[in-house]
Amino acid sequence: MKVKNMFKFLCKIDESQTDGCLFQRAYTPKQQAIADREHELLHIAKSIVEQEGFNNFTMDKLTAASPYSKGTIYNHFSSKEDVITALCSAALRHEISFFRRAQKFNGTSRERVIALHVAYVMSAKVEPVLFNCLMTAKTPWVIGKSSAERLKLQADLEQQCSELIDEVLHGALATGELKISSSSGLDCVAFANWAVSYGSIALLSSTIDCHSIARVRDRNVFLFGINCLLDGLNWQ
Amino acid sequence: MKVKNMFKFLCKIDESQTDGCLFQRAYTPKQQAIADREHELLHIAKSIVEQEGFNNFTMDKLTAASPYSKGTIYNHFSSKEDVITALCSAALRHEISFFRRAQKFNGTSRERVIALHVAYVMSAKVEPVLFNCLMTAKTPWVIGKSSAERLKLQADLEQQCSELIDEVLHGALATGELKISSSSGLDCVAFANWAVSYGSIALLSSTIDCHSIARVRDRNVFLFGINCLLDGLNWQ
DNA sequence: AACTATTATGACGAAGCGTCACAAATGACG
DNA sequence: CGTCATTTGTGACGCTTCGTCATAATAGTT
Repeated sequence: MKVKNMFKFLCKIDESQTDGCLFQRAYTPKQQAIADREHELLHIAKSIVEQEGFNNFTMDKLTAASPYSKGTIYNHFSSKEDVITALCSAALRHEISFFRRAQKFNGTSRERVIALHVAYVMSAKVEPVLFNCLMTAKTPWVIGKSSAERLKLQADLEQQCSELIDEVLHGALATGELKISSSSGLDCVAFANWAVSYGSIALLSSTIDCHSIARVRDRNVFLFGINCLLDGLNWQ
Repeated sequence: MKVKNMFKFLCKIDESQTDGCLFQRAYTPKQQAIADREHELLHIAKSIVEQEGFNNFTMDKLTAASPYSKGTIYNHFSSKEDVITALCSAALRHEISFFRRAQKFNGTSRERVIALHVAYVMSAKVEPVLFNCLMTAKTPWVIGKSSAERLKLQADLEQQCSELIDEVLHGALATGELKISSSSGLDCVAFANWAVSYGSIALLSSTIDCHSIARVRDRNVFLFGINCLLDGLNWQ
C-alpha cells in the first residue's frame, strides 16, 4: 500500500534532523549563548507540558527546572503565553520539515497531496504537545500576551507553510490532474483540504470519549475523509 | 438558492426558543430556585466571557457580578473549569436545537445533510463563545477538574447529537441516495462530515490572520468543502 | 420560642504571574 | 592589575486568583 511507503518516506526526517534544531532562531556571533539558552528553556518547557499537561505549566516550574532565575527567563519571554507561542513556532518548524519531505514524494500529484496530509497527521502524532500548542495558541488570550516579534515569526512560518502547499496544488493544475472551477479558486481547494485534515486530527486527538469519535478510533477514518474530498474534486 | 431557504428555516428557532432555556436542567419542586440560580450564574458567566474573553474569566469576577458569594457559587460548580463544562452543555443544547430543525428540512437527503452542516455553522456563529467552549472544554485540563455528573450530562448530550445525525444518514441509505462501501461504515461517513465542518469553523473562527485563511474569508468556502465531500461520497 | 438542619458568607492560605531594586559579571581602558 | 561603566542575572515582593472552612444566617420543625 502506498500509504505505508509515505510513512517510511516521511519517517526518514527523524534520523536526518534532530529535535535540537527545532527551536533555533538566530546565529549572532557572541550572543549565540542567548539563543542556546532560549533553546534550552523551550526544551524544558516542552517537557513540563508533556509530563504535567498544559494547565500545570507554570513559570515557577520552568524556573525551578532550569538553572536560571525568573528574571533571566523573563528576559527571553515576555510572559507565560509568549513561551507557548515560541513552542508554537517550534511546532510549525516541525510541521514544515515534514511538509518539505512530502512535497518531494515521487508519484502523481494526488499521491503528493495525500503525502502532505499524512505528513500533517504524522507531525501531530510525533509531537502531540506541539500540535496542541498550535491549536491553543490561536486564542486571543495567547496572542494578546505574546511579544510582537514572536508573532511576526509565527506569521512568517505560516506563510512558508501555505506557500509550500500552494506549490503542490499549482503542480497538479499544471499537469491537468486537477481542474478547478472558476468560481472557487485554488485557495478554496487548499482550505478545504486543510479543514478536513485539521478537523480530523483535532477531533481524534480530543480526550473525550464521545460515541461518534470512539467508534472510528483505530480505523483509517483519516484517509477516508481525504480521499472523499479528493474524489469530490475530481482529482485524478 | 436553497441555502438561503435553509438559513431562514433554521432561523425560526431563535423566535420560538429563548436563550433562557439553554441552561435548564432539573425541575425539582422547591429546589427549582437552585436551578434558576445556576441558570442565572451561567448567564453571567457567559457574558463575562463574551466581554472580557476566556482568559479573563475568573471566579472572583463571577462572584462580584452576581448577588451571591463565593461559597454559594462553589456549591453549584466544583471549580472554574466546571463552569466552562456547564457552558459547554448549554452550547450542545443550543446546537442540538438547531440540528432538530435541520433534520426536519423538506427536500432530498443531501439537502438535509447540508442543512445539518449549515445548522452547525450557524450555531457557531450565533453563539461564538459557546462554540469556543465546546472546543476548549475537551482538553484534559478542563475535563480533569469538572464534576463527574456534569461530564455525564455532557456525554448524554453528545450521544443525542450523534444519534440525530445518524438518523439522517440512515434515511439517505434507506432511499438509496447514499451508498456506502462495505469497508468504510456509516460511522466513517459521519466522522468525515463532522471533521470537515468542525475544521472549517475552527480555522475560520481563529483570530490569527494567516494568509491562507484570510484569503478565503467572506467567501463561501464552507459550503464548497461540504459539497466536495458529498460529491466524493457520490451522494445524489 | 427553642432547637436543629440546611445554606450562605467572606476572610484566609496557597500558588502563580510579572516586576524591580540590587548584585554579579563582563569588558574597556589606563 | 585596578577601576569604572555597562550589561546581565537574581529572587524577594506585590498583586491576583483559586478553592476552603469556620462562622453566621436562614428555614424548618416541634
